[in-house]
This record gives sequence, C-alpha cells and structure tokens, in this order.
Amino acid sequence: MKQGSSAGAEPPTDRAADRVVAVLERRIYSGELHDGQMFPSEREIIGEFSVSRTVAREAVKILVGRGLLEDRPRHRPIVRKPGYGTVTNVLGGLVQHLIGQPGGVGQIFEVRIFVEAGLVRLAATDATKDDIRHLREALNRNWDCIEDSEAFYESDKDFHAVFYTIPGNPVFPAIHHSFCDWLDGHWRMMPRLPERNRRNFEAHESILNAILERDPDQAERLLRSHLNDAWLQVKDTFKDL
Amino acid sequence: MKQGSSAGAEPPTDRAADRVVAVLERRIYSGELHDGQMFPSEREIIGEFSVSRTVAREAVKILVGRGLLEDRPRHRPIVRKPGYGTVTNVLGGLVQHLIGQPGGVGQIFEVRIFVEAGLVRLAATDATKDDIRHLREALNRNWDCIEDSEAFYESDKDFHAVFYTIPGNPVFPAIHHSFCDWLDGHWRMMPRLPERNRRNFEAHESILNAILERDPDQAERLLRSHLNDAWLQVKDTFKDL
DNA sequence: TTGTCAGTTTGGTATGACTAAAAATAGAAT
DNA sequence: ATTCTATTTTTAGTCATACCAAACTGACAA
Repeated sequence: MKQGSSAGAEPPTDRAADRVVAVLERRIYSGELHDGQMFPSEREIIGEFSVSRTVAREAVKILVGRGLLEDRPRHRPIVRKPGYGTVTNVLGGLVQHLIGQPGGVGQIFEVRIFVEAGLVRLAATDATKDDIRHLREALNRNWDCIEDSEAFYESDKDFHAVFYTIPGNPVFPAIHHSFCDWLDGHWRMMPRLPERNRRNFEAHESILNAILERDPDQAERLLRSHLNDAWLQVKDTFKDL
Repeated sequence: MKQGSSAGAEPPTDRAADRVVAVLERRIYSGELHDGQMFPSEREIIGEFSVSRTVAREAVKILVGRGLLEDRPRHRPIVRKPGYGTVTNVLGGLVQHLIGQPGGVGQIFEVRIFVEAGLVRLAATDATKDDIRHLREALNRNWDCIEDSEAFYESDKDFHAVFYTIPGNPVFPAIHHSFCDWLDGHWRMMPRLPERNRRNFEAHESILNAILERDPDQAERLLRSHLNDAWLQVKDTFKDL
C-alpha cells in the first residue's frame, strides 16, 4: 500500500509508522486526546492499527520528537498539546547544541538584544496605560528584592518579560521564555552582588522613564547598554563551552 | 504544578539508545563524521556498541529527530552537521502545525514585520558601503524581472534577504530562510500582476532611499507599510486553514 | 487508615526472520 | 574497452516472540 503523505513535508515517506503518526497526530490536535495525560500504550496502538510493536514504538518516538508527546523512561507517554512554548522548547534544545560553535552564544545573545531593542521602541511609542502600570509594578518589585539577589534575578526577568507582552502576540512571550530557559543555568553561576542589582534597577528605571517620555531612541539606547552590560556579566560563564 | 527544568537533562535516562546517541552525536559535532554523507549502518552500530537492532534503530531515529541526520526511506542516513538552518527547519515544521490556531498565521507574520523593521533601522544607521551595494544590486535585479512575476518573486526575496545579512549574524539569514520556506507555498497561489511587481519595486526603492538618507524612522515606516501591503496580499490564501 | 507485597501493565531490550528497495558486482552485448 | 543489463549482496522496514525491570494496581494485613 503506497500511501503518499498528502502535501508538504519530505518527498517519499512510505513508512508504516508515518501512517500511524498521522492519525495520532490529528487525534491530538483535534483535542480528542486531552493535553493532560495518557497516551495509548504501545500494545494498544498495535491492536488498533494492526502493526508490529516496532512500528508502534517508532510512531511514538516520532511524536515525541515533534514535541507532541513527553516520555519518561518507563512511563506511559503524556500528551503535550503544542503551543508556541513547545516550539521554543525544541528550538532551545537545539540551540543548546549549536552554541558549541565559535561565537554561537554571543550571536544568540545578540539576537536577544535586537529583539528587545525593538520591543522597547514599541513600548515607547505604543505602550498603553496598562502596559505602563505593569512596568511600574515590575520595577517596584525589583526594588523590593534589591537585597536578595536570588529574588532579584527573578523579578529582573519579570521586568523584561513585560516588554514581550506589549505587542499582544504570544510568540514574543514564548521567545522570552526560551531565552530565560537558556540563560538560567549560566546566570546562576554568576557572582551576585547587591550593587549589581542596584545598577540593574537603575537601568530599568531609566528605561521606563524614557518610555514615559515617549522617546524610543533613548529607550533603545538605554536598553542596549543595559543588555550589553548584562552580557559582559554572563559572558565568562560560557568560556568553557 | 510545573516541573522545574532548570538543572540539565532529565534525571532518569537509563535507555541504552541514549548512550549510543551521545557517542554518535559527539562524533558528528567533532567532525569525525563529515557533513556530506555516510553514517554507520544499523548493523555497524550493532557491532560497535553491542546492542540490539532495536536500540540501534532507535538511536538513529533520535538523531534524525534532532536534525543531525537525514534519512530517506530506504537509504543509509546521511550526516547533517547542524547549523542555524537546521534549527529553523525544525522550527518551521512545528510552526506549520501551530498556525492551525486562530490568528496564528497573522501572528507569525507580525513577528516577521517586527524583525524586518528592526533590520531596516539597523541598515539605515549601520549599513556599510558593501551593504548598500548589495541592496542596489538586488533592487536592479528587481527591475530586470519586473515583467516576469515568477522571477520577480525570487528577486523580491533576495532584496529582503540582504537586510538579514547586514547584522553579520548567521541567525538572521536563517530566520529569513525560515520565513520564506513557510510562505513559499502560499505566495505561489497568489494572483500575479505585473502592476503589483511595480508597486513592490517602488516600495523597495523608497526604502533604499530612506536608508541612503540615513533616516531609520522613515525606512521603518516604509518597510512596515510595504510588508503590511504584502500581508494583505497573502492573507486570503490562509483562509482555508 | 495506612503500609506492605504480590500480580499486572508497560516500556526497554534482545533475537531471529522475512521483504523490498537500493547498491554493488558480475556478465553480456556492442 | 565501454556500456548496458542481470544477478548478488547489503540494508532498511517490518513482523513475531520472548524476557526483564520499573511502574502501576489492588488486595490484604497492621
């Protein structure tokens, strides 16, 4: 039975597993399989599709690879309805490997700066009253934990996160989440100095002020300076890579 | 309750395939396995690692899923040294599915506009003589194929591509490539009118002029208008999704 | 009610076998 | 000798079976 996959992906796929994958995939997207849990066991798949265990396993593996399933070593797979988050998780995982290339880390951080620079410009020109309020609140939380480096790091991320929400496009928060995930580990091995927190707080404050004055150029300039500063801080932790 | 994915990989990975994958992976990254072709056959893997065929196959599948290998139905897998291109390929594949969500397509296009807006600003402020020359040449090519819609579409992409090269960061061209891949199919089912080509050409021309005048605001404004226009053109082709 | 333990389910792995497509090789035809 | 063709070998795809160990379930005892 030669079955050509409808339209799109790779040219010739006549593998039986692909058939199974197609069905199960649709079943996930349609919501027939809820996001929470429980995916048919390998044996159940065998029964339903009349395929060998080999094929059933392979199908599951493929779904896992696409981020539609999550599998723990000896557990039943869990359904993971894909959102933009899933995408960036997969992306992040790959990036993790790509940064082995010379300068890779820096290039990714460059992109982060690029994106966030665009976002603060947007904030300066389009931020609503609500956006401003969110920024203010985040800034206040920065101040509250300025003595606790651990907490400050979290509130620092939260402040930046606000910018990613302003366009009202879910892709942006996903991107931010991806960046944070990626940096988290390294950020932690960075020396924590309250003076540094204060410095970052002041940077945030000045950026917010530029936004309040509706001055995108100034906001961008300050943001770039702030992130470049941050980059210098974490840069060394990537040395061993 | 969310799982804290902060520390490294998942704790319990006792799968034999993972061991094999780790070794082969390193072998690819180290360059021991050249990008071109030839990956150990399943039997060879069996021999080297003393594992069953099941495990060998699974290992290969995982590598394929990560984009390090490319497998055609009945061929020997070929090594694909991962670049940023690989990342965006995987990303693109997933995005393909995500656009099933309401408004998903528009959101992605929004991101494209956002990114490119930032790029033209950069071009207006930082473009080198070479960059300008590339833009000029691309624009001339636009003019040359203004009567041939098929060719114009290609040269149109080329013009935009130049912006992605200006930062000198390979991530950007990869992003562009990803966008194009994603749009290609839909763009094709769009009515082609020479007058539209002319309109696009003029937009490109005006953008280049703004860049030559080192006026980022104007360049961004024109770019946004240009892409919004383009969006209106393709928008309808996504209706059935 | 709670903790323990045996039975069941399920994924992980190993074998062995068979098919069909691809690659390699030998052989025939020019 | 070169080219084309037929045959052999290799290899991925699939199936069936079996066993183990971890996870899950539920009955039973404390």
